[in-house]
Amino acid sequence: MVTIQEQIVDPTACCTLDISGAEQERMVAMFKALGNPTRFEIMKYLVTHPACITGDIVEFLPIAQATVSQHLKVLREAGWITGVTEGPATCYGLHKENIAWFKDKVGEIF
Amino acid sequence: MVTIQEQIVDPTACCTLDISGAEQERMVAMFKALGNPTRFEIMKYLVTHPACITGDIVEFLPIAQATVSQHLKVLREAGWITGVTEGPATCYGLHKENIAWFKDKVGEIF
DNA sequence: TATTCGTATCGTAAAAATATGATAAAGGAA
DNA sequence: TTCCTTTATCATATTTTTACGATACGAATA
Repeated sequence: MVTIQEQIVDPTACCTLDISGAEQERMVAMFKALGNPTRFEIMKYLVTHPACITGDIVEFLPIAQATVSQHLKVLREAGWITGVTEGPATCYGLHKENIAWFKDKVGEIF
Repeated sequence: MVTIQEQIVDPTACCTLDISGAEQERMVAMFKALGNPTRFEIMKYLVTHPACITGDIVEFLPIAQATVSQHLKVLREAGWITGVTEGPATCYGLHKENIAWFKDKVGEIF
């Protein structure tokens, strides 16, 4: 019996991209956020500097504080990083669960 | 002996993001290209419709032909797809080698 | 309370992305 | 050759992104 759920899949295809709806939107948003050189650098910085504050990243990058803050917001909203208020500062770190989800999904659909 | 190549790596870190230079640029470009809902849909379409032409994708998507052509150009320049002239048309397909590279790299660095 | 520190947000300007209709160019058919 | 088909590119408008200085706000300090 053929149901609406079935799909004809090319056995020679190099990937399935079997994702849709909210998961696809989440995926696209994560792709978009990391598709920027500065934000990729911020992610790399967080690997070697876990639990750092905004000022550390501002020192590291050659751009204005306001711009760094904006990039951090984009990364946080896409789920790549976490930001926790610690007194007057904000402590940033990699969002392990979401990163693991992304890695797993890429492994699944590509 | 400590050399310039050595890096202090946090063993609890969830990823290494150990990539740089041209490979990092290539990675960011691929992220950027797929960080768009329409282009992601085009990629999904190509999975189920290997070796299709521009007109097929134009029929499938609710956007103008010129816009589809631009999106195809972005995907091609980022390395996600191939485009081969076949008579008056252009035959598009997934770029298997580059997709495999992307998948492998994501598995390595995340 | 007044001040300083750290950072997010506001207002704005410039650059890039997205979208469209019109056009051009190239291949095949009449 | 002339016409039709197909698609890329052009010119352009709109939206979004990126960047900055200025400002506001909360937390800690004097």
